Amino acid sequence: MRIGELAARTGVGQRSLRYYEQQGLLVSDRTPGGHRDFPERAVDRVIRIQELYAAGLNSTKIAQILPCMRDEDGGPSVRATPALVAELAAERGRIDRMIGDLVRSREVLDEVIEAAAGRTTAA
Amino acid sequence: MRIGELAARTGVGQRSLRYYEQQGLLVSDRTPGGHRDFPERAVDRVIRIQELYAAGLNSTKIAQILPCMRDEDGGPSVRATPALVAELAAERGRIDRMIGDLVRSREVLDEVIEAAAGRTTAA
DNA sequence: CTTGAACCTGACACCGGTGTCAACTTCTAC
DNA sequence: GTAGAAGTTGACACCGGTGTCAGGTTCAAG
Repeated sequence: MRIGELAARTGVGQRSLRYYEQQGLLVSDRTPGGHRDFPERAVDRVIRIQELYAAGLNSTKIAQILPCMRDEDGGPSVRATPALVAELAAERGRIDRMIGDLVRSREVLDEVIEAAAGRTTAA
Repeated sequence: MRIGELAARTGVGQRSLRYYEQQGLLVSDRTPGGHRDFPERAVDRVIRIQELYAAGLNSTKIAQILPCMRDEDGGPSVRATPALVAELAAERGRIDRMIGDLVRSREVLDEVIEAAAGRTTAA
């Protein structure tokens, strides 16, 4: 599919998609004229990329991880090296801590919302 | 306490603490000579600020929220306006989605780690 | 006093994903 | 073949919290 469709279907800007490709996160064929032609599976992949970005990983690390994931095809095409595994374990810890932060922050918000709720109308 | 101590006790850089103050997130007395003198409770407050930052809120929103929280003193000093509550509810939704992303990303990492674990040593 | 540590303000830069403008090319459908 | 939509590359800028350097002042201890 063309970049416009991919952008529409994933909700990600074309600029970002080109950037992903440039970073090696995404691969595309090209038409004779040079237009990108993405495979169907790119849709899922873009969503994964976004999730990993949201989890605070940078494009370098994502590029290392992606080939080690099992595609919808089957098993992973590349095996993670021990060094990479160590880094991923560290990332995992970071993600855990981040989830903790988020949960606490959500509680804070709830508290503020709740405190306002009971009294906004009343005196 | 002085900024150096606050930095040491919270693990946050002095630069950031000054920035927080500048953004109205933190208040300090000043010595006759102009040095900052933070109250004891600043420690907890800085930690809260960091959590909210980690949750993706910017300093403007944090500045709005902080006075609506109950301090360790007692009740909140300011009540959230309905408009602010609406914004906070939106933030809350964003946080929920982010937690979802994080959990999925963590699963991805686990999957990669696991896939590598069983075979790193073996053929 | 004097001296060294600690603090002050201000400024510059970074990161890194994303928006956007520009100038040009390709595709599609008539 | 031709017009208009859609795509291409390249460059510039932003955000916003944080690191850091510079030049000067204050604090605390001797």
